[in-house]
Amino acid sequence: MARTIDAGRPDVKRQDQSMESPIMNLFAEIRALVVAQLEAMMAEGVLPTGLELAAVAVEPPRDAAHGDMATNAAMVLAKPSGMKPRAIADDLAARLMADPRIAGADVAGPGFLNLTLSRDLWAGVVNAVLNEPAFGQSDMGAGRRVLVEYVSANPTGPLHVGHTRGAVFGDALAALLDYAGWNVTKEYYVNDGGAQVDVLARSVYLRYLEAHGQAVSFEDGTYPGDYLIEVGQALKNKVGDAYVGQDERVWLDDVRRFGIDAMMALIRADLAKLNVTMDSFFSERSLYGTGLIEAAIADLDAKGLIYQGTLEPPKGKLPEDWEAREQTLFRSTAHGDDVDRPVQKSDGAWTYFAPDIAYHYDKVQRGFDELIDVFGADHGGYVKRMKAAVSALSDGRVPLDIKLCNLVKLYRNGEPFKMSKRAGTFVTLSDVVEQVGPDVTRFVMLTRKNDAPLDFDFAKAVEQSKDNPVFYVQYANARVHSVLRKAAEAGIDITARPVLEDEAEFAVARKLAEWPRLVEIAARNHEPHRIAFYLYELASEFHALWNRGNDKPELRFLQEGNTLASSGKIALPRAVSVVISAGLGILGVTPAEEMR
RNA sequence: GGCCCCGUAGCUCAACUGGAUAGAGCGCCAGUCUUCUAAACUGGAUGUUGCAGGUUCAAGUCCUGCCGGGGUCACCA
Repeated sequence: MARTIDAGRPDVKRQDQSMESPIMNLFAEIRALVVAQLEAMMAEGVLPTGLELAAVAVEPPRDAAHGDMATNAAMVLAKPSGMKPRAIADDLAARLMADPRIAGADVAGPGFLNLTLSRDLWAGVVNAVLNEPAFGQSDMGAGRRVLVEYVSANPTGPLHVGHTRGAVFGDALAALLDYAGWNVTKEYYVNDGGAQVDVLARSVYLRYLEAHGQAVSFEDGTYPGDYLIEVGQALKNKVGDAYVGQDERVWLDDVRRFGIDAMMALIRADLAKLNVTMDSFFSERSLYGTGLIEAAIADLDAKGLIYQGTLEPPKGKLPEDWEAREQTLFRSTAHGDDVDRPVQKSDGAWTYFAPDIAYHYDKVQRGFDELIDVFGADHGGYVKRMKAAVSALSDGRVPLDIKLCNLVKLYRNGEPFKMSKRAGTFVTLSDVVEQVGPDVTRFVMLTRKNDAPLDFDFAKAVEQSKDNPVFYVQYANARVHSVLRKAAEAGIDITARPVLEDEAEFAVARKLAEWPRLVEIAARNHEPHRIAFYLYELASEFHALWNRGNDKPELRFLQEGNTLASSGKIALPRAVSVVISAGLGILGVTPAEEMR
């Protein structure tokens, strides 16, 4: 995947601004300064040599009154150095003060070192946002190859709301990792090999008979959904009456293929509505008869992890029809699972777990450095066994992170949204996207942590007020563009170096400076929701600044009759727009330039 | 019964590989529009972070045990 995040960055020439290098990640740079000073202290014998500095952090303080940044250096080094935190902090503070970027360094609390930065730096941050296309991006991923598998819904019908959350989450996570320097592949695993696609085939066959005028009923768990009517009709158009009255053995393979193709076309169309794109689709069926499952199991066998055995009955309530069976088992307990898992049934057929192992074996074989699976929360029980499988197959080299997306509860004006499963009708991805649009759907789905349940209210999602985070963020961006349009009319140079004076302006600039750091935190934790929360906070700072123009006209971005002052003021809102656009780009949301 | 997730203000939720006095929004009260869009902003009250221990200089965060909610649990995928 290419770096397709369009930050909406205006095409401007690089400002000629002395020899200073652009401020790409202020927190990383100040941390580097702190570390350098600590190393100097070690070299001079003030601190013992060989101290581990990994735990030294430079963070935004919880309370802005504490300064611009805080470091825990003195506290984490106190014990290993055998020194008092304040002694370290005092010495470190004096050294940091020698750097022109540091305007203040105060020891506080148990040994925190609060740093106040030179005011000039903030304009440099704004400048970097505007002129450095890579601002916010990170090389944290170092080009490592990561496979993000998501959606992976059974090809038996349209995607529903639950899938929608997984689709949005996976897509945003993939974009986030891409932005943070990983080499990302997005993949959909097509479960076209199990019994449920046979059920699909029989359901399609019923609709086919129906298209031939026969009365049919959907029993034995066949799918009654309307979406198969046209598939049955299409099958009729293709094969005429060739399968009418024929035994299943005659038509099953062909109808199954036909049904799966139709369902995957449906699913791809659903994903397209959400602007979700996959790099590849991996067929479960392609694992059968090709030796891939056998190869994966053989790999485990070679590691002594496959054996014939009988599982204990589950603890607690004993299923009534439980009976001991000897099966082929994977010794997943050797890699952290609670019990060993069957890979072959007693009749020798593969269990569903075997192709899953083979699929992940294939992922490892393809050379990915990291794997991420996005599942629904109802798959929580498979986490340990899949991790065990990947650990075994890769000899612990390839980490697998499994992100579980919790339920989506639908509401309309606070009232739960009923759906009837019995009638085969359920709220689909299409239903949601057609009502609120892809941008709103995506943003709302990302305003919760993946493992927390999500309430989705159709009415609130499209409400145009500050109560709606989607709108709130979009509106901030629209306000900036309103200013830019007016600036263009007034012939104002919008490429001048930023001039910051007011506290509210510095507050916005500080928030902008956090962006690269936030990207890394979100990427490291595989938590794209952090982007959404950050954008809300940035928009909030921006709206606050905007409204300060009410009380203090000199803070308005456009200064009546003073194009020079306007030029200096306008850089900050432009930078806000750049970061909002970049952030929304990661979430897959189009930044609106005006609200209607 | 086993395993996994969750439990934070009246409500919905944040909280950075463990950091300072746990933060937002909603709701409630009081203010701000001859304006670059008031679709916004400003100020005010709210906590035994489910309970009890433990580790640590420092715990909402890590460990143990309980309580409550959800998910899941032997040839189904």
